[in-house]
Amino acid sequence: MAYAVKAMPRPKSLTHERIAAAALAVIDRAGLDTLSMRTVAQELGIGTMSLYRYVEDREQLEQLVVDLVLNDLDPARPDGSWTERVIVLAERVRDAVGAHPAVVPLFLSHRHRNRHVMAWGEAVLGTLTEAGFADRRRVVAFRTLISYLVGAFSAEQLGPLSGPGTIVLAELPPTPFPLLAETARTAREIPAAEEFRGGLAILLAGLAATNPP
Amino acid sequence: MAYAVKAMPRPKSLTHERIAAAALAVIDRAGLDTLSMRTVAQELGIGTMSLYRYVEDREQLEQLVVDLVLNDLDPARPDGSWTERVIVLAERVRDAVGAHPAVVPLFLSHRHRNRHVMAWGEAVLGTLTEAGFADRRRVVAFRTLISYLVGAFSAEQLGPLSGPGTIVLAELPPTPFPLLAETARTAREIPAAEEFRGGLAILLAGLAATNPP
DNA sequence: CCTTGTAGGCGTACGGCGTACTCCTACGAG
DNA sequence: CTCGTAGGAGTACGCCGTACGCCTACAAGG
Repeated sequence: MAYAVKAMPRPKSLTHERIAAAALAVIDRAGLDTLSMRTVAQELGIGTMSLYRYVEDREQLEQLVVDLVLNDLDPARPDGSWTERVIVLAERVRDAVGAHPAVVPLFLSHRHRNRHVMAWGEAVLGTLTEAGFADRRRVVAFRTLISYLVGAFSAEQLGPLSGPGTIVLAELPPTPFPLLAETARTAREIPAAEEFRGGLAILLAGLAATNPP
Repeated sequence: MAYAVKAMPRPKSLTHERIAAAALAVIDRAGLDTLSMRTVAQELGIGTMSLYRYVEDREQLEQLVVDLVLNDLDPARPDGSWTERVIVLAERVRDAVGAHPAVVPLFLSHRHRNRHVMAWGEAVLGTLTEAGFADRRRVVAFRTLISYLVGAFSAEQLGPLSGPGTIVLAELPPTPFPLLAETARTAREIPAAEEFRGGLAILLAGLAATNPP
């Protein structure tokens, strides 16, 4: 204890949280592709290599950003029917991630080994269990939900119907793909949140339909 | 015509297809993160900058790879009930992409403006239309399917239950997340193809349940 | 108060990347 | 045979992540 103090000639001047906040500031200001060890160090007013006193590598820096964003994930247990609870849980993730859209790619690759996400997953599995899902059927139900969420997030980020790709598809001529063209046009009128809820409703209807009594 | 020939002092020695094949060879041999203009040029036996005679930039090179992989997407119209047809169409994409798992990230970001994917989407939309889906409900149904597919592909690629992340999760202790631990263990026994079909079945059950008569 | 060991901070440098620019040259057309 | 064109290649620039080594501010022990 006294030894630990003795072995600290100069106290640390930065915390992981402060570093993550700086990285998030860079991302929110100039986009994910401007994130680099150099830009974050500059944001903190320190030399590039000084960052490595606090962070193993870029990988860990990204993890810190994801952790920070997911701090806003509401951990309270929702109530209502099991389907209502799954909906609430799903929308909480969407809300947390949606607050910083540019970090979606980081979220997708770093979401594992984040304790908030794990607690969230445990809550989802608990809800499914109470609904009567078990064993393989529960695994498939859970993983299907995750797949939908992951796909919905990346679609909102860089999908063909929202984001830069939308413009291309929404203006394509009726031939040779009339349904695709019409779909792209109609899709522009649907708010992302509504579409997300719609897909979730379909999925939950499917889960309910395949749920044994 | 004669002018076009006149204006070609040296004939092109490479085709887009040959370039894409070289890039795919690099990816399949050493992984996606070894793909670079330099490695592809080396694979072709030409100088790095010579590649730019055939390709606008790295972006287009990646597009060519995706195009090549998706050439194996079966274009035939499937038959059976509408749910059976959607299943066949979904598994065709999975088969085409699954033949080169390392290109999944490229597929996710370059799938738009690929004509095979567009034709595939038109076929899916046609099937949904015949099943009675129209307007906004058809858009949501379509997009939900896409989201599930995209999510399933990336999950299979770098998900927590398959790939390197699996090991971490599958060996986590029962506390404090017992359901998560059990799910990870069970998930390892389920073949990816079976899980994919299971999720698809859930989704289609949901679509059928929400489909108006 | 002064010495001393430790750890924070930083500058340099290396090997990678994508690609702009410029030069050389092989070749088909006349 | 000449000539214009376009293919091919080398060099170089500004990025990136990060290994390495130096300098120095500081808290503890005397």
